[in-house]
Amino acid sequence: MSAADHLLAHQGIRNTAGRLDVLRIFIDHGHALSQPDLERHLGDRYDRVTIYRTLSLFLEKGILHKVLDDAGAMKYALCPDTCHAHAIAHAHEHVHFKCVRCGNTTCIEEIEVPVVKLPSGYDLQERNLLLSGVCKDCNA
Amino acid sequence: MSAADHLLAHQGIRNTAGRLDVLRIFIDHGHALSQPDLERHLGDRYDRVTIYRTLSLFLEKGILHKVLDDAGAMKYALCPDTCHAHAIAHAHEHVHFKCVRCGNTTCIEEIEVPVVKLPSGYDLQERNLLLSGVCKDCNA
DNA sequence: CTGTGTGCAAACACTTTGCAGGTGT
DNA sequence: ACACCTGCAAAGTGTTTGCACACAG
Repeated sequence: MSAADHLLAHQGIRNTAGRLDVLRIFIDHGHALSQPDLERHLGDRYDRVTIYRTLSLFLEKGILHKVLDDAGAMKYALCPDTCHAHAIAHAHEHVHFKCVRCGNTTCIEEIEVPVVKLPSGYDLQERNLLLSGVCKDCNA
Repeated sequence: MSAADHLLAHQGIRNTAGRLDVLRIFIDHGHALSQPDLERHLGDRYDRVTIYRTLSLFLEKGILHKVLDDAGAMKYALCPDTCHAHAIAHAHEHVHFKCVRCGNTTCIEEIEVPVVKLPSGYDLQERNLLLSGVCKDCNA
């Protein structure tokens, strides 16, 4: 039983070919992907709608989290292991880096979102830091 | 000559009714707006496309900056005065706060985006901090 | 007058919903 | 067997492009 199968079983999610394929693509790629990205990788093996539904399910189950992007489509990324423990807030403490050259957005696990102090009256729930520039790979 | 007229003239932008109206809406509202938001405020006085083109122009001229949002449409907000000086990088050092109750996103000028240190190999260009929770107005 | 803005029509891209039939457990 | 997943069709929403006419400077 692969890591992907196990992850699904562990969340009480039915094991189907499409879900495994989507999950594997996220595992193989280290960066955030949109539904159109997945469709490109999967060819026409699955319907567009199925991929959307799979993404929603994974989001709900805490397997993926939303990644902000300044261009068109919503992106998603795998939650690192450290996230699974606190599934409710897990999406929110990542630092993301968007490369202006290759366009990929990756989670930077080496650094944490700095603590900020809001003016009084605000009630803080999530923090999301998006950095951009040129990534390690494109600089090499 | 109003503040809005002046702002346009100062950027060498032709003064048209549509541009003034869009600019005034941004001035009146203190929060980020999407094209559909503007269309709602303007009724059908202007074509959808004109609004899009106006937004692009203002973005290019440094009058507006993009605001990330985790739901569908791209939002834009006025750059505060402190931005105009360094037009190239101006979009990037804002802290934004999205209220989960009213849905509005505002620039928080009281605090700055914390300095972060990236792992080596990365070249940092922009920093974008998006906070969410309940805003001052909704807490009142 | 001339370069630029605007409206209209159309296309494109992303996402959601409803329903009938197929599949995992 | 039953609940749930999938594909298909269609529609909804956000955004872009091309072209002809109108307007600001």
